[in-house]
Amino acid sequence: MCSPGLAEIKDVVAANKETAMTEQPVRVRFAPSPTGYLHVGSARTALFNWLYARQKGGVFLLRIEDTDRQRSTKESIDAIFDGLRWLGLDWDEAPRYQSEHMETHRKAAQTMLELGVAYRDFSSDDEAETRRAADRKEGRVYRAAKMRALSAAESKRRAVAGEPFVLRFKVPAGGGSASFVDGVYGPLSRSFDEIEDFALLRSDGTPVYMLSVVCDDYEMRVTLVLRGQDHLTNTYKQILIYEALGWPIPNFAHLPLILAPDRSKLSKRKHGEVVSVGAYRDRGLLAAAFRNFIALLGWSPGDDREIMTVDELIAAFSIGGINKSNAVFNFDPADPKKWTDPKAIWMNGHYLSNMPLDALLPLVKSELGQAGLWDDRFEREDARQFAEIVALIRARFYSTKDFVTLGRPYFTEDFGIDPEAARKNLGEIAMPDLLDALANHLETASSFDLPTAESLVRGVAAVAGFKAGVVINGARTALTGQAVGPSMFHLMIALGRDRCVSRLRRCANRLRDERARATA
RNA sequence: GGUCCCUUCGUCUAGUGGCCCAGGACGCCAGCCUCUCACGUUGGUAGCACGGGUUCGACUCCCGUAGGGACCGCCA
Repeated sequence: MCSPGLAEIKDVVAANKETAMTEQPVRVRFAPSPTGYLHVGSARTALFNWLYARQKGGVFLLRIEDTDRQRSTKESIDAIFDGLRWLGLDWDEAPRYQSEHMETHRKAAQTMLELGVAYRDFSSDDEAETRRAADRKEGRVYRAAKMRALSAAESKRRAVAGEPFVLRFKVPAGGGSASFVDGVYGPLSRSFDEIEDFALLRSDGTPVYMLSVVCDDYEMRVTLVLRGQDHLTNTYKQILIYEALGWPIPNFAHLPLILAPDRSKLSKRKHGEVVSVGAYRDRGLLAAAFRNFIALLGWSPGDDREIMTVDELIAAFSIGGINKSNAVFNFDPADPKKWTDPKAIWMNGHYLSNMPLDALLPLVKSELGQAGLWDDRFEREDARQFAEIVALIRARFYSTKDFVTLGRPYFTEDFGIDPEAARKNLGEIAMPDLLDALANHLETASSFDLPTAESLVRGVAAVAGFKAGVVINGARTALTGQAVGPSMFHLMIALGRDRCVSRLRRCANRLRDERARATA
């Protein structure tokens, strides 16, 4: 039960150094800490890791950094899983929960203490605070000189006596630097003098993030750490730990950040739902479109392609194609049409209009279901008509929510008439008669197809002495309650003869009623 | 404050010394199409942060300035 001797540890360290990192299969990880939602920046990090793994035939791992117990609720963790699943980012092994490995991390710290690369800092909070302030003022980095100088025996004696301490990494003194080659930023190095003696273990003995990441990445045999640029300066400290323990150092590549229009880091606190992946799902964005959009934030395939399938993204992805500068997420909270980046909205509309209809229908079904507009006939006897309607209206929609808002009249008889549309298109005094006439002709026509519909409408207009547009626009509003929409003749065919006739008559009667009431 | 990183149209970006008086996309504007609104299409608007070098030649290399960002926690 005794801890291994120093010589033994050194042997292990030396042996570890022999293990080359190169020829191994690619293993990358996404390591979010649960915050209650999946941040778009995190989503992008996950996506890039996933793309890399899939392209290299490697493994994409998930690690939940749940050592902050308060925030790590089940809901919080599920939000991450849900977001990833929605985006189609599947992981290859069971997720690793950081909190379950604290004991291992603590042992690594213990090893560093025994190797003499870590020391116990018995400074009180106040002392440390004062010291840190002074250091900063003089441009020095935190280094508890007195504590560093404590003899091993003295240090141990005080620890055994129960004096609280935080275990710190003993950053090498007397020159030298930590360096690595970043996949995105190139060769980077930092003088040891600029690296503070960071904490490894808290005074309650629990491991600090900096230690846990290294231990977990080591144990998960991660070959490339691809993460946000906010971790760039942490990398030096982590490398120090790898080296101290003699662990093989993975490759690193850091992603530029995603900023808000005010150039600050995107945060839910400051910027609201626009940072949360869940909001995109809830607002009717398509996962494929959103994925495509965030792939282009800070990365480009190197050519002019923008609309890319997942397979194309996988094939085209490269660390070299990642940009160095931060990307600005261009949205305007004051403008509902720009609740998120307009390009994302545009791209979603593009996907909506161009994706295979069969792939869209289930999504529309789901939307209609949630809105209480779904009718089982839509996938039975009326399936064909349903598909035609969706195909007809999707061209002018930007989100799947549009199917239940703007699209409502296409799926139910229970829809209102937009007052503005009525004012614009139904004001003509003869309108009730025109609509009735059209209804009558439609009802008795020997056939019902596109040319027939068009000639009937134009015929009614001509006979009554109106321009065709008057009847066309009036009928559109009568049929859908809206002033805008698809080609009126296509609309009639999609709706079907019976519904056209009844809606036209219903509208005509309503107009007469309104006028009667107005004059009474 | 210290250290480090970044800087091409409003935004996302291509560009790795001559192919660039800078290309694509979104947005915006206009024409076309047209029964409305979209879509589509055609065209337009708009950018190499600034100043010095290096070079026959600089968006591309170097140095400075300015601006932005990250980190500097017993948070992750």
